[in-house]
Amino acid sequence: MLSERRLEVLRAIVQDYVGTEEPVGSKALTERHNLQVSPATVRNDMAALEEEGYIAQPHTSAGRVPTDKGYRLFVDKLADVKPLSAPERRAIQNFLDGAVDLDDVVGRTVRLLAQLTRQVAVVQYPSLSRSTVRHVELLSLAPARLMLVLITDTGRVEQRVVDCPAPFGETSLADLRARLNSRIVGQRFSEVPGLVADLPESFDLEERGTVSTVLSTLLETLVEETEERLMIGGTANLTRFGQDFPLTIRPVLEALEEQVVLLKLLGEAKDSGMTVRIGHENAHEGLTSTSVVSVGYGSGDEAVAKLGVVGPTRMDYPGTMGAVRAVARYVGQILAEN
Amino acid sequence: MLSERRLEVLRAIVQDYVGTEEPVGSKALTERHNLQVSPATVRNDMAALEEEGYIAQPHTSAGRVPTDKGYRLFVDKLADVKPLSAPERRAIQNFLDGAVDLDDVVGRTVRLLAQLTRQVAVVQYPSLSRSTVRHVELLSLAPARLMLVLITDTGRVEQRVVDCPAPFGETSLADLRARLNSRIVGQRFSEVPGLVADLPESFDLEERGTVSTVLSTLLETLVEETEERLMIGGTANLTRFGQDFPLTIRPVLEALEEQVVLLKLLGEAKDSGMTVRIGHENAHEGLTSTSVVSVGYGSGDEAVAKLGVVGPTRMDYPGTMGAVRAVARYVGQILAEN
DNA sequence: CTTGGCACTCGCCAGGAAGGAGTGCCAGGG
DNA sequence: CCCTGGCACTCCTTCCTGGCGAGTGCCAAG
Repeated sequence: MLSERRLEVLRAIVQDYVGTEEPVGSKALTERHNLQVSPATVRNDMAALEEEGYIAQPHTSAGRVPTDKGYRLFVDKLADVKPLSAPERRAIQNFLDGAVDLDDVVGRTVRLLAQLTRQVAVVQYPSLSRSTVRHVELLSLAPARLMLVLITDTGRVEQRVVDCPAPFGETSLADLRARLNSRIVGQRFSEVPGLVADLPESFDLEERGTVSTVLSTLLETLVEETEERLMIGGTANLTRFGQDFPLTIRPVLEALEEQVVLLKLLGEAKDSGMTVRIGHENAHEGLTSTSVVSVGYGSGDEAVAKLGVVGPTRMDYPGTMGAVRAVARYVGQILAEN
Repeated sequence: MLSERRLEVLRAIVQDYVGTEEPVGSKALTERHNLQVSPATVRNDMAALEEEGYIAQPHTSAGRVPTDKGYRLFVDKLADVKPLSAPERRAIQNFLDGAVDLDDVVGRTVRLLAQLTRQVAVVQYPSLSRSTVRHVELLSLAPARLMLVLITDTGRVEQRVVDCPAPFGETSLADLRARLNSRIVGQRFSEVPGLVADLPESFDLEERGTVSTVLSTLLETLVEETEERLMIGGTANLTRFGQDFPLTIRPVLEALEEQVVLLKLLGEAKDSGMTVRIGHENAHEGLTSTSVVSVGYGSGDEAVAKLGVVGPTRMDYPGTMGAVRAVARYVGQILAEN
């Protein structure tokens, strides 16, 4: 176990390195933080910390830099989430209050997060699989062609074109629409399959094919996880990464473009509470020099989606975590008001 | 007027510079292109081209680099759009054919363009203002709260929540829905205002308020240009820009995040035919060292939106233009089939 | 366990020299 | 009149070198 002071030294190293982006040496440490001990002592502590793998030297005779393991310890034990200032909180609320629809909420959230953290922000759209049905609409486009529109309680709208095996009359359509809605409105998606399974039976034989097709399209839409969308923003902040650019920034941009990667990333995070994944803890290899701070948000007590930021492992964890948490909270409120 | 050979020299310079990213000298030119003249002659031609402002020297005793004006001449007079190879065309078609809905079409198009051109791709969603109404749906969320859903012929769906001044019954709602649809389905957006202006009159006094509110929300949705959405992709390709990174890449990333900027950019392009804006021809100052190649696309003969790529002024214009044109053509086909 | 001292390691930063690509100009030839 | 080869010149780039300084590890003493 590390002594109290050694932890203090680690904390100081992380803080300084995050601030200066330069390896930090023993002398500078004692000057900037009043550790009440001499540089020589700090050197011994540093040697011990290095031995344990919390810090490393880029090369002999350079200062120390925290390792992923060091950041991990820092985040777990040494850092307090830094709450936002009152003006910041007000600004968040004001900005989010101006949103007119779901796209707008998500868009504003992304911009907000990116601005507050000065990092890349990622916001997942409220997930279909955890929300409930507000309405299902069926429209006739052509005699044997329907459009299915699904509206969720989070305000999300999904539409699909359905090609029917046989023409389907307007009255049957109204009938189906009414029955569908009376059964599934207000229900969670996971319940829907059980609630509509017997619907085809109550229709004439020649209409059953169409009804079944519509239902399977509906269920497909509900299940389809690949349809989970997200929005990212603040990629310009990547340019503050370091100066050895192309190599650092490129894989990150590539990873960010792969929505699948990001969704997986967010999916791996805990459902409740904040998750911080540091460096190599991220499975994707383009993101091994980044950290991801994410948290679930939702309109009620339950999370319906996640949001977070992606930044260099050398980031201001307390501040970032504070911003992420605050934004998630306010977005949840906004969604609930709807 | 420049002699034929000098134009040829300019073309060679552009081609070489695009390939090597390095200033090109007279000797290398005569070797790589069989110009049938000596380096000394080329030097004279280069001096003339420089005099006219088509090329420039980064510094004395370096090779020449094309200026914006040089690229402009190249694009206007010297370059042929390079058609894609048959396999490439097949690949495009196959890839786009797999799309399931509008979002998917646009998403695939972006990825395709980014991959083909190895640059940043921008695709505007089919514009509301030029398309026609396929259906308007009205749903009752609460006694005095409606949801308005607008579906366009391009498959785009917009929804708005409408707060009514007074409760609005289900029968009135059905009535309004039916009348609205019978009047405006199939009409272009620009026609809609004139077609619905007298609708409130045919309703009871206490319902007129609601009807008017619904109508104005509808018209708002139709007009609202800020709602024009677009998708971008291939930002990772920015890392191939040069090596003086942060300064070059940053403003571009920032500009790309501002959808307004991009929409304006695309809006400035000609409605028909391909538009190439080179370097300082782009109004936005973050994009003065980039070129934008854009073209309209649409389901019929008329363009409903635009797409294009953003890349360094030093780009392969013939190839890029070929890819952009081809992709636009195929996307148009896909939309038309719908 | 802490501290000051001390030798040592290396990365970083001028400063200078060598190399080379490219130019401009000029005089001669078709 | 235009093209060509030759030549001197410019100036960027690269490499090397030496000095500087930050930082370390180790040691002996308190």
